[in-house]
Amino acid sequence: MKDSTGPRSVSQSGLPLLDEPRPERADARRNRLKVLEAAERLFAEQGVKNVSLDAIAAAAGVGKGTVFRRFGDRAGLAVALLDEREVELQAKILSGPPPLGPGAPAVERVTAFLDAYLELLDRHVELFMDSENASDGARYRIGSYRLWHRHLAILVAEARPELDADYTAHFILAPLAADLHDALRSEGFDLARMQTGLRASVTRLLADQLA
Amino acid sequence: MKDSTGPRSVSQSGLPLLDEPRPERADARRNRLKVLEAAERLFAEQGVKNVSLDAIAAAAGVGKGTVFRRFGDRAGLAVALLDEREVELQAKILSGPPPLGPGAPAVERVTAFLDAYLELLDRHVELFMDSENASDGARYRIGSYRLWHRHLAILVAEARPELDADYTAHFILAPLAADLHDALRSEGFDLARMQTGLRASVTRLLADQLA
DNA sequence: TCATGAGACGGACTGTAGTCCGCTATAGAC
DNA sequence: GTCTATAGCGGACTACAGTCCGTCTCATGA
Repeated sequence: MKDSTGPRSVSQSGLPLLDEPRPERADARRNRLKVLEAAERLFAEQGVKNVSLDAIAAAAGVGKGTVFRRFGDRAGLAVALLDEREVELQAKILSGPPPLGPGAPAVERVTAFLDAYLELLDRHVELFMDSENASDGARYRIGSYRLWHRHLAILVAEARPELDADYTAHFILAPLAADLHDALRSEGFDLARMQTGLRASVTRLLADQLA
Repeated sequence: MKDSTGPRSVSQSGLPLLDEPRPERADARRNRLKVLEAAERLFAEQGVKNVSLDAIAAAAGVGKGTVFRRFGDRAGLAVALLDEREVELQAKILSGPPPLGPGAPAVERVTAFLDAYLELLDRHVELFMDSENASDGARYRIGSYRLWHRHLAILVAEARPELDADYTAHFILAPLAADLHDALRSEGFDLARMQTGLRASVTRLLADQLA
């Protein structure tokens, strides 16, 4: 496991917040890594929703309070575990090759993002569910959501300036909710069908030409 | 309060399931109404999320077990309280005047539904959040969600047969998640802006002519 | 090396959702 | 009216998330 999540943890955006007031203390770092490792292991062994934070604390050999101070709540821990993968996608968007990265037409960048995100989501649904559902509205407060939102809002404004870009970005993110993905899977939808359906809808929404 | 939710409760669709095996027992009915009344009162007085089921059971003068057997879980209780209002909307859709009811072009029926739903949602966000968030995927299992989905799927198939109607109906319902509505409100969006934004997007998605 | 205080530690504690099961009330048969 | 099978009742119980605060550790500077 990479040591991705910095001190005081909240840098979920992958953008390093400069001037962190104080470097992370050695014991804090040690414990953070122990917890992350224990969580990853237990989640893999028993399934995310079957593992309590008590169990993780015990397996990590730290107190419960430590887990909570570090990660805030269940969602925070899930976010920390997802961080590494999300940061990768964020990097590709910000400076990777088109169509995900800059250079391609807006509509193509949007659909490339949606494809990639759905794939990520599909691989880690359980973790995403934890990260989005823990407390009310958790999903929309997470740093990465804000980042995806900003990215989409810019592209929407470019492709269809007559739309309310800010709202429309939320609109496009809505079908990426982990809950929905999970429900659709258990209704028999597979990843490819969701990708196709989403691409078709969003293309109609943003493209110049109608199908 | 109307005595809307029948015995064994699960008829959230408003469509009376015929041949209920046995009529509701008198004590059961008495308690069901007591719980519903207590819940409505406490929710109004203290806000939905500040009221525990313990408190409701106590206020209703019944045991906790009674509340749970009747309603299953927190979501079930919320659904029961919403049922009455949702049934109204369902009736208007099934047999009311156009554009909500039959007779109007598909696209207009869809946007009329979205407008009406958003208004309902806006009036009862807290209750909707409870009903959608309690257990994983609760939202998608509720009878009314299935009804809205079926309704939209039919209209989508009519307006844009080349789309995957089943998926697209889920896509259109996604931005109606109570969580999102709440998050947008606390970000400063008002109901009108959401209605306008949603109408614009869905119209583009389904209409023949581009804007 | 040691003193010191900021900050981390950990586990007991609280509050809530949801389960379980021995007991009770009810409805229907006679 | 009485009997009885059945559905419903209720509260003690479990498990988990999240809080609190007295104690201990580390980093720093003298």
